[in-house]
Amino acid sequence: MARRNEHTKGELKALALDAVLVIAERDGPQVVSARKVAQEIGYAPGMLYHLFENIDDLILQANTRTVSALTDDLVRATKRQSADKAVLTMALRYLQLAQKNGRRWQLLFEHTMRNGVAVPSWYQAQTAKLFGLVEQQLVRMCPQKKSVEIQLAARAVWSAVHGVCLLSVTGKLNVGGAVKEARLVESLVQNYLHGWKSID
Amino acid sequence: MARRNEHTKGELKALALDAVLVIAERDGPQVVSARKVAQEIGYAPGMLYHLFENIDDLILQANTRTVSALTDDLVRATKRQSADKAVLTMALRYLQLAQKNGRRWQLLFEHTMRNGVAVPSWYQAQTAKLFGLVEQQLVRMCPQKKSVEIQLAARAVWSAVHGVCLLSVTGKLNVGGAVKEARLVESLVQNYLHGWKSID
DNA sequence: ATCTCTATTAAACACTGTTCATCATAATTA
DNA sequence: TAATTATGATGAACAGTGTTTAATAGAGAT
Repeated sequence: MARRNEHTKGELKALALDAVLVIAERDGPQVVSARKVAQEIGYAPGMLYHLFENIDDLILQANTRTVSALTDDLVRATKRQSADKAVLTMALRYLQLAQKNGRRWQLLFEHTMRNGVAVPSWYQAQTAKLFGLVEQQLVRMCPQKKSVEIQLAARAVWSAVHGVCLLSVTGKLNVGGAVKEARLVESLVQNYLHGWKSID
Repeated sequence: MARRNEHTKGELKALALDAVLVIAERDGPQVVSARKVAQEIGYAPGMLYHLFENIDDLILQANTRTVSALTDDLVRATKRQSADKAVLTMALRYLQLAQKNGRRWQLLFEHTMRNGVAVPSWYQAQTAKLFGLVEQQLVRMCPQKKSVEIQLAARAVWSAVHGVCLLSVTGKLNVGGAVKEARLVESLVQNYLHGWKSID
């Protein structure tokens, strides 16, 4: 069989990306493989390599959807909030989403480049957008601060929140019993911002 | 060939763990595999399964060495330092080590359980030690704070630092150009602690 | 010298990611 | 309508993974 022409290249790509997320959520992130994705959409594995560079490219593009959905959600959720409140809302919502549909985020957090290749720049740009959202709020919060300080603080606070989310999703944080992750994030954001604002 | 009896079980385990770290540093973390490790120490792959449960167990035990070395280093480096200084020193040193011999830490940061199994408790205990070190300093810093608050703050600050180290080692932080990771960690620790101390 | 026991192996199984010659069939041309 | 071209899709193959297990080489005991 060949030359079915049932779908355009774009449709096929969308189908494959859907399949990645479906498999990750249904069977776990470890189950995602070229053969499994191909099977899920009713094609041969080789076909995927006409659409994607390799399996990393495929998974990275699927993860972009997850991050993109997050970005949209954060923008929506922080409309008409004060800057302080907005940063905390974003952080908590990041954690909440990560914990809610955990497997989809496991795919994001636990994925590593198969051949040690560097993460492509278009993917980094996506996460840069997240930093950007935080920067926006920090500018509103402290308009007098220099741009470089805003950038630094945004990266600091978001890396920190990311650290908590990551350890939470990968189950490496349950070491002392009754410490809720949400309280960690709250403490982190509030105390950091409190300190940051009072300096300089 | 069989029954060489050149090494005891303990010696063999040590050899294998050494080999994991050597391969990770020499050829990159992705190259670490059962066959490669076996070849490195001159044995058949199957032999490893008499010493370790599976490849995750092997790598986890190797990573324990890395973490253990870190713990010792942090204890040594913070002798006779004030509490404030000690926390910052630990954080910066964590980052420094992670960046210095990056591949060894890549093995730590980028490893994920092959079958989605939970991280074993003896491994979590190791990272709990790190939290413990921070807790010690926080107690010295604010003896009046409740134990649960100390625990929470220690987890928060260490998760945050971990987040920066992770994003740095995996190359996901170079999004805005001239922001040095060390300054991120500094800002994070100092501002968080400043805020934390001033509250309650 | 024989026997026992076991540390070690080689081979096999079921998976990966990836490439590529081949072919069926849609689209184009005659 | 018939022949031709172009290409979407395949299936088989290659090299690698983790893991299991029956077979065995050889050290130590008899």
